[in-house]
Amino acid sequence: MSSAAESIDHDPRWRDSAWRSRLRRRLLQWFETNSRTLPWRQSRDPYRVWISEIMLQQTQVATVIPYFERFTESFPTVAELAAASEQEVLRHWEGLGYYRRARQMHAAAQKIVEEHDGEFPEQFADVLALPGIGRYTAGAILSISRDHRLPVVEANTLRLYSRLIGLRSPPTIAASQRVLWEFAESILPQRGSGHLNQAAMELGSLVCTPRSPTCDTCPLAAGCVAREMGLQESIPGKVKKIQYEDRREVAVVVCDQQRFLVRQCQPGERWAGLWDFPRCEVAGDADAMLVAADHLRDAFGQSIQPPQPLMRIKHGVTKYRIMLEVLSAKLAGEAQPISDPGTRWLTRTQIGKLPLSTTGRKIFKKL
DNA sequence: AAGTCGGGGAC
DNA sequence: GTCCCAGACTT
Repeated sequence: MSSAAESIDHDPRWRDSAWRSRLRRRLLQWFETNSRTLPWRQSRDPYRVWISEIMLQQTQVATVIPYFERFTESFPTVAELAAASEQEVLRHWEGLGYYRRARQMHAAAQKIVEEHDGEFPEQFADVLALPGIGRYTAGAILSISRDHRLPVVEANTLRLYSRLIGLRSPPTIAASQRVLWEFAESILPQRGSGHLNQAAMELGSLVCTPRSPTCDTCPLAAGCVAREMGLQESIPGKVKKIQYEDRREVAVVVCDQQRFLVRQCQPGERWAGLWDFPRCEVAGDADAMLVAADHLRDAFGQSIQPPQPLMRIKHGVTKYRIMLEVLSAKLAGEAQPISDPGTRWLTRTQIGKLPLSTTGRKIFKKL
């Protein structure tokens, strides 16, 4: 078809419809006996499929399961999600990461109530127009819940399909993407696309794994180009290695009587919408205690007594490897009025109910 | 096309 | 330790 597709380094045998029919039949047959029982497969309610797809973005199945159960229990319908507060939604998302997903899903629920009468939209363009939903997620939701004939390319199918067609070009470049989406669409049946999409993802997840794929047990091994060429370990090409950056931060638990100073992370900041203890970066080998005291005076106008070490937490946020020094300190004198919006003096009970960053929650548990 | 956004599972 | 995960969105 397109000359761009021709210039990409892959085997064109998949353009033969008999080849694709064979693949389809073997894949579906394998799925019959190998599909996992997952909570979001209990029903085809588009709302529940939607929640599962958002939670599963860049997040493993085992991690999502308990979150999905709690979330759907608390917010059984679009209307109930839309009516909830963002804080309530974030509280259910706490620990899952990529919190923008939760904020956007909440906003999308309100949009569905306003513009679609509370019914999850049926048109691809309308679904794609919801915040937090891109081409993959829109295709997944509509194919699974409404049996629309829409392809999906995500981590599992990208790997599976790249190997099947022997795609040696980097999968990230535009021409590779075009071939992958075209292939994904070409193997869909007239009916049951959602089933086939899930089967492909399941095979990619359980058999066609990133390292040491178990080709011996793969129903598609016979027609797999990568397998034929012995390239199953090197296709798809490696993603660019992340350059981690070491970083020191300090957090302070400031106590005044029975209350603690906490702050809601603002839009544009890391963990926007979540609450955390006052925290800042510690440059170079500076003294964390001095940095902490300065930060509290400059940012919040509070004077503290000499801080004591409480705990150390090592954690990562995207490219940063953070060594967090957690200190505790009593207030020196009276609590001062706080100009910084989003910062409050709250009791232990009040803090416990807030959506906290994961490190914030770990600190809270030590109080 | 590259950077940002989290946290944990698996090896 | 490293790699990876049912991506979307911004720059």
